[in-house]
Amino acid sequence: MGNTILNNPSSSHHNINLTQTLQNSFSPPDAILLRTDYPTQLNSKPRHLQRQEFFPQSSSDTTNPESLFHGSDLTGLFSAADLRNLTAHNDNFDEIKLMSLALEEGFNPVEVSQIFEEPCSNSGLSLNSNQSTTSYSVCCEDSVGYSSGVKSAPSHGLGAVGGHCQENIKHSHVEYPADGQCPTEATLQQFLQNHTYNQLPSHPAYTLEHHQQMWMKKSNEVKDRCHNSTATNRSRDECRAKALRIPFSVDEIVSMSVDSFNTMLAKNQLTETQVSLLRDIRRRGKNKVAAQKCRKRKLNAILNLEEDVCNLQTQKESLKKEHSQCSKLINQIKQKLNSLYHDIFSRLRDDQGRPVNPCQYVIHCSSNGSVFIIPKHLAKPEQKQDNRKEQKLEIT
DNA sequence: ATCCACTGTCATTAT
DNA sequence: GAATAATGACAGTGG
Repeated sequence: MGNTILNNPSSSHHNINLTQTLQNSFSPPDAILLRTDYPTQLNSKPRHLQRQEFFPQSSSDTTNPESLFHGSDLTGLFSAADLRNLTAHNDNFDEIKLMSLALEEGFNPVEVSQIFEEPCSNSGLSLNSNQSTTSYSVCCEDSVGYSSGVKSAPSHGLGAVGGHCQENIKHSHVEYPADGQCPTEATLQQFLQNHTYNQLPSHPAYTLEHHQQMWMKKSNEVKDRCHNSTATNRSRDECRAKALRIPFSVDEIVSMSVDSFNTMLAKNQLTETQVSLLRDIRRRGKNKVAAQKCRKRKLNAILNLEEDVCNLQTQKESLKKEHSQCSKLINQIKQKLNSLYHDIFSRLRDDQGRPVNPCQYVIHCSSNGSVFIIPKHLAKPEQKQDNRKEQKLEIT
């Protein structure tokens, strides 16, 4: 890799003061991004990630490159050659420290770090507090890093999801966070892989402040993209999986059977962090599907109920119509009966041949089919006794 | 600027 | 009692 400053004595820039060079090329936001962990929740709910500041407070730490990256196992990011080169130039770390101190005067690290404490920085790891010894260089989901004592990435296929680090080695110039790439990863890779610090804009107007502004602008853009919950939730988990070099796609993680999943966990010698992330991804994926099913069911239930309401309303209208028709029919029958009644009484005559008064008599139909004309005052008690079997015909 | 539908996520409950 | 599914509630997003 092109450690042009440290390794290439033939470089025309090898005499450039490292501090100055880095000051020009490696902006404070870049530096602060090397913090090893950030809150992971989208909604900024408290998580159990331990924070670690990148820049050690103790000056003694600065002489030790490993302690410089205290808490972060960056071996997954550094090539062996990088590490050798870095450790071979311990002296330069003093300069780096001085640089960092100098840079801290020019900007507000807290302000910059807050960018990554916002949802974009959500790594999606829901870690238990007892995992607090694990530190992460997971920044804005996509940046990489290994935890506690992981000196090398698992060799058995890990990196199937990630594996883009090597590609970025090709970058030989300072880049701001690019599309689809979270800023921390980009800047970390700049720091780790791009050592052409001297190839910076030499334009006088290119100041550190300008660099910072550009970076902030870009990082905010990336943050916005990362923040898009609906469009990028899937890719968010993919980013996380990438970051931890999990060799399975999100779809695979979610869709595989319980047995397959457990077998996969057992066989792949995954770190606690990876297992945790895998379980989280699977849980989220399953729950997402469950939520979709649930909503579909609820929607169907609502539609069915609406259909029921519609059907019942139709049935009600039908019954009302039927009731109306029956009422009309009853009225017609009553009218017919009434006219029949009057007709009968108009034809009836008593013993003296006089017409029978319908107000004093009623037509009584007994259960055996006999029809009598009886006085009203006699008919009523009898009818009360036997009103089920016999019908009284009375003029209304 | 506001509303609303949609979606993912978490916490809780049900199975 | 653990594992999983179902569901309510919430927040973010886009139309």
